[in-house]
Amino acid sequence: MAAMGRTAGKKTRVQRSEEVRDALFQAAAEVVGEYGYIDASITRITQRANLAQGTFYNYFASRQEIFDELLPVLGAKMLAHIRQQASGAKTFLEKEEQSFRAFFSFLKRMPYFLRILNEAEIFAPKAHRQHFHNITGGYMRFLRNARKNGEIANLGDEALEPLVYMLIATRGYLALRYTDENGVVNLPEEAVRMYLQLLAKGLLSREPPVSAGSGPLG
Amino acid sequence: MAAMGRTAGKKTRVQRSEEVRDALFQAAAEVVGEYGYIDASITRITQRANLAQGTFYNYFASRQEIFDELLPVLGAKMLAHIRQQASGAKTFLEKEEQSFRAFFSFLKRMPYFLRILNEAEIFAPKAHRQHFHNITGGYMRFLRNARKNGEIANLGDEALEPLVYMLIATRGYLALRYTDENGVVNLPEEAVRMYLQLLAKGLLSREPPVSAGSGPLG
DNA sequence: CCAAACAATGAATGATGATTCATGTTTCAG
DNA sequence: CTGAAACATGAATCATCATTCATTGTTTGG
Repeated sequence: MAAMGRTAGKKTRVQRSEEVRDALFQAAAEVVGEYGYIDASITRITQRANLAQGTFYNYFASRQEIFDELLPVLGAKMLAHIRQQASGAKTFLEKEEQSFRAFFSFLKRMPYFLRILNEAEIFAPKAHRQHFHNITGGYMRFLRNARKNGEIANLGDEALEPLVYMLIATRGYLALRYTDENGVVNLPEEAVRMYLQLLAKGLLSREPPVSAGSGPLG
Repeated sequence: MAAMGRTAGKKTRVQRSEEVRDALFQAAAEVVGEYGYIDASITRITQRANLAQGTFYNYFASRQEIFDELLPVLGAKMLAHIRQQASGAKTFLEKEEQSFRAFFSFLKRMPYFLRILNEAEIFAPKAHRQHFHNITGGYMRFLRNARKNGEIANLGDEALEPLVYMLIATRGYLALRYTDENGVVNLPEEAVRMYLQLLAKGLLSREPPVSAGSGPLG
């Protein structure tokens, strides 16, 4: 093992630092997902990360600080996942369906996300507002686009906004209702159909579409 | 003021007891509505009720106990209000609209209810599950009835369930979004219209209705 | 190889707030 | 009227963590 400096087995200090920080972040996400923010104590988080209590404060100024970081980081992953999954769809309804399904497939991957998201409204309100703003913004663009293309009824923005709220509320709530005690989502196909039917009959215009744009949240 | 025994000015012990208990309950509701369960300390609650800390424990075994009582009691009031308001409606859509509006008019009366309801999912989960069960149960009956009368599309129960979740989610979420920082709801008429349009186009059948039943939650 | 600099550790600190309790007061049955 | 039971009170207790800190170990640039 000749002169390896720092290229091989050993890790540089900053690499290790990043790893430790990530470990703390991941541990926090899991612990919050399992026990909720209230019972996500520093003790639990550091134990799960195999670190001492004090180490936490080498990476985060306070417990609240890591709480505030959870949703932004994981929310961005969620958006990326949804965009990716829905990228192939052409029509409004296809995009909507694929985004809808992607939300639930994301929850399968990250079972702890739903609780983090829901409780953030109370325990990380600023982060929650920001996340919500991102989501609704993307959705509004998507709907305006579909409207422009004549794919959906020609509603004013004042009507689009509550609609967006309804659709987002629906996702979150269905996820909650169809998640079992172990945190596993299992959305029945009937629920997807019902959702799409409501949209199709309630929103779709009969005019021929003009062109395709991006998906919701896209 | 001759021989009044206990009929006039003075109050009997049990009367006083009830009053004190009610004062604590009311104070707790207000404090939770204003500050949330987390910051609803015994100190705050008893101060608002003009009582000493210790008095609290003459009426409730623990802080959690009063938390667990909040939603059942207020939830029952909400249901009563909604039923009362929607009692005059005849058709499915009328009932739905009046119940929908009644939910929001209830929030105007009891601004603290929304926060109690929402946070209960975290801080009084059992009570929240029970409340939710009441609500969905009533709603399901309402929809089955409308289906039986041919007022809405002939959907199976497996489709009705997610639909109920969607409608309930919608109410809660819209309330949240259209409540200002002072806790005052202000639902734009556009939102009501959008909600009803989605139902009307998405659900209503074109068959003639057969007869009328009870409203949602009724 | 060496001395800063940096990081890990877990015991000690400190604040908070629910709950208990000893004491004084009020009610009421007999 | 009277003593026991019920109630009110708020100071004291107690448990629970987040956060700090003194110590020890590790990395790094020279």
